[in-house]
Amino acid sequence: MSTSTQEAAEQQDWMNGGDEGAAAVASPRAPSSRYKGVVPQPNGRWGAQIYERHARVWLGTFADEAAAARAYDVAALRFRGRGGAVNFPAAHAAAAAEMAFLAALPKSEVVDMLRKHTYDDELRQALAAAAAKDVTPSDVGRLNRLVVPKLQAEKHFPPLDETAAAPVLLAFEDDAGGGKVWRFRYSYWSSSQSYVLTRGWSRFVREKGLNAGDTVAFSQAAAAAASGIDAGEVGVKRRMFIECRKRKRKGSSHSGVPGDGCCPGGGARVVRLFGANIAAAAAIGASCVR
DNA sequence: GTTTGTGTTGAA
DNA sequence: TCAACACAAACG
Repeated sequence: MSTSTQEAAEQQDWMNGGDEGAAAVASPRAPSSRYKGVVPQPNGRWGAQIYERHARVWLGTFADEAAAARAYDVAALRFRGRGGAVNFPAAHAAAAAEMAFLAALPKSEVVDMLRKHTYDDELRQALAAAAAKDVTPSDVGRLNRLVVPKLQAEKHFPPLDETAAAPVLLAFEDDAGGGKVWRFRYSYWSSSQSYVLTRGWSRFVREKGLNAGDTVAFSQAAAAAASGIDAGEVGVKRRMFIECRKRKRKGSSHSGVPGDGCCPGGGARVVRLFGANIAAAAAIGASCVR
């Protein structure tokens, strides 16, 4: 996950203020943490804990105070959902994908990962890119289609049954867009022997201000029971993500993209989508099960 | 010997 | 629900 600038700033803040605090009036006392759910340990490390039903749930110890605070945040998200107070709100505000990842895991599993310090890795892996493409001018042009590189499509996308008549629709939830759902048609064009996303694609391009040279990355989270996003259609639910990174541009700082506030300063703007694939036809669903 | 994290208490 | 504190269990 990318570290938000705010979080970075806060880390910097506590680092500076931590032990060089002007007077520091020789307070030999272990300083209580400024973070929720974080408690000092005798050896200078930091413990994280959260309470549920009158009972404390220990989340492990950490060298960094902020790391402990993040552990608490993760637990809070899993235990209490978005409503719960958190140490770094900005870092989690738009993380619908992370929420889905968490929701698919038992609490005990999440706690275990926090205590073993493996949560970040697990999350990263769950969201790891499975396929990526630098979009071409035609991908963002008037053709209303994105060509998905064949190898990537065959490896990471649901198999397409050419004999099926019904179209395959992929539904995605916009990770940064407040739960907005995008739908694309996914099909194979035998004339060009290409896998393509069609219906809905141009709208996405428009609203995201996607330009040629930007990167679209697809990823897939470990499948889980998933009560989540699913339009009640048949078919195997795969948890997939798509992510766009704006290509860095030299010189002109903005591309004149209207509407959705591209990143200031030209850094990578990340748009991550979460979604469950939805096969509109039972036939497709069956082939997915294979 | 060191670190973890539980027992426990009192405040919010 | 929460953090402070003490200290025994767990660890290496």
